[in-house]
Amino acid sequence: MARVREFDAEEILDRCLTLFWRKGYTGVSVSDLEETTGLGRQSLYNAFGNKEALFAKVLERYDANTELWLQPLLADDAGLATIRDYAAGALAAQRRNRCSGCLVIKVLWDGGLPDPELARRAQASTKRVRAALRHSIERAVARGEARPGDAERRADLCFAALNGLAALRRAGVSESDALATLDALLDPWRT
Amino acid sequence: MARVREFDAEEILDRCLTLFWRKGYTGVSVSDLEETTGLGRQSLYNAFGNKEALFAKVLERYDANTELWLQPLLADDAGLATIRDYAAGALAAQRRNRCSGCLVIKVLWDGGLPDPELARRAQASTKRVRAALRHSIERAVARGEARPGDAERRADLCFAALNGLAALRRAGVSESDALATLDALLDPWRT
DNA sequence: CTCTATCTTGACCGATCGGTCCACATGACC
DNA sequence: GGTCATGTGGACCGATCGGTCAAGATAGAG
Repeated sequence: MARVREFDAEEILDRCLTLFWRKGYTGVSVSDLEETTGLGRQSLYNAFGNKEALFAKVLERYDANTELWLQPLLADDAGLATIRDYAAGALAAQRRNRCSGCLVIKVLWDGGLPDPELARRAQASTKRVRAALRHSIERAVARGEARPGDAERRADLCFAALNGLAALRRAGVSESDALATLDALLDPWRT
Repeated sequence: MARVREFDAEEILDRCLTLFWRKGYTGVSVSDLEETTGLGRQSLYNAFGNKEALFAKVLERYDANTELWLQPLLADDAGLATIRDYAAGALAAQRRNRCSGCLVIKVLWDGGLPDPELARRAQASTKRVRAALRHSIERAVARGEARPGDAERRADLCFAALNGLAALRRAGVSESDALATLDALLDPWRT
């Protein structure tokens, strides 16, 4: 019936994702979003509602991406090496996007989320990561790659360390040193 | 010569410290500072200069506090238990102040610091913590409490895990579970 | 006491925030 | 080709940002 939209919503969301990842929810202004997307303000509001709704879409997309990254950890042949690969991939992606740490943890930390439902979804997202780490550890133990031990505690420790690697990076530690630091966690578990 | 100041600068800085710790540098407005200190705007500007200079003073104070917290880690009888106590104290302080994680890491993550010199000082602050952790680990090894191993890597891993504990807390994990997670790191090092 | 340097209060500044309104461009449908 | 719902661009909104200015209040020096 009417004029057709001139941009690809998926690509726009990707650009916004990178920006939110880098600067957090409150750290990104609508003007910033206009600039990185090349869209006018009204186009953004027509397509996504408002800043909060746009961020909700972005969070959905981030979750979907995470789900993909998590796949190897959920496979039957997952193990400690899979966890290391996951960490290496995450560090590399953060370098590429010039951001550090997990978007979800960052917005949880900032606490600037307007909708408590978004915060709830963010918490659920971290639970999935921890569960995937746990699965990999359990598989490693079952296969005899790792010593027996409390898999849930180890998974949470992995999660903490992974997020801490981002803190190390911000503190000035190189990417390869950060990865070696994670090895210091995983190696003692090996049989 | 003239009218005397009606407030205690140290106490004001403490209040500001708590607020910045909870919400970060950019997350705190000058109006927020007026509210929590009970001071007028001009009084704040007379006493501290501007928001950035005030934050620099706050950061100094935070560093001094950290130095105190670090003392046990730098003692000769320091060891893995000292690290655990340090973590327990940090988690408790964060609960008391209703904030999570390290102020320095948070402002480094936000990246909103106007002065690069402040960012440099923040990085230096993290280095002191990592050095103190390293000293405790080295003492633990020397005393035979812990197995030999690369102390610097272990210290950085400790640092990462400690910061990760804050991420766990935000993800909904209880304080005691977070502490138990740290035990999962330290226990395997014990002889 | 007066003088005067400082503290305090509240109004005010331009810039930016997220969000809205409106005029105009566009293109699928009849 | 005319119609009209939708997309686009730019001006504009009140609120808030960090910061400043100009008075009034206050107390030590003389």
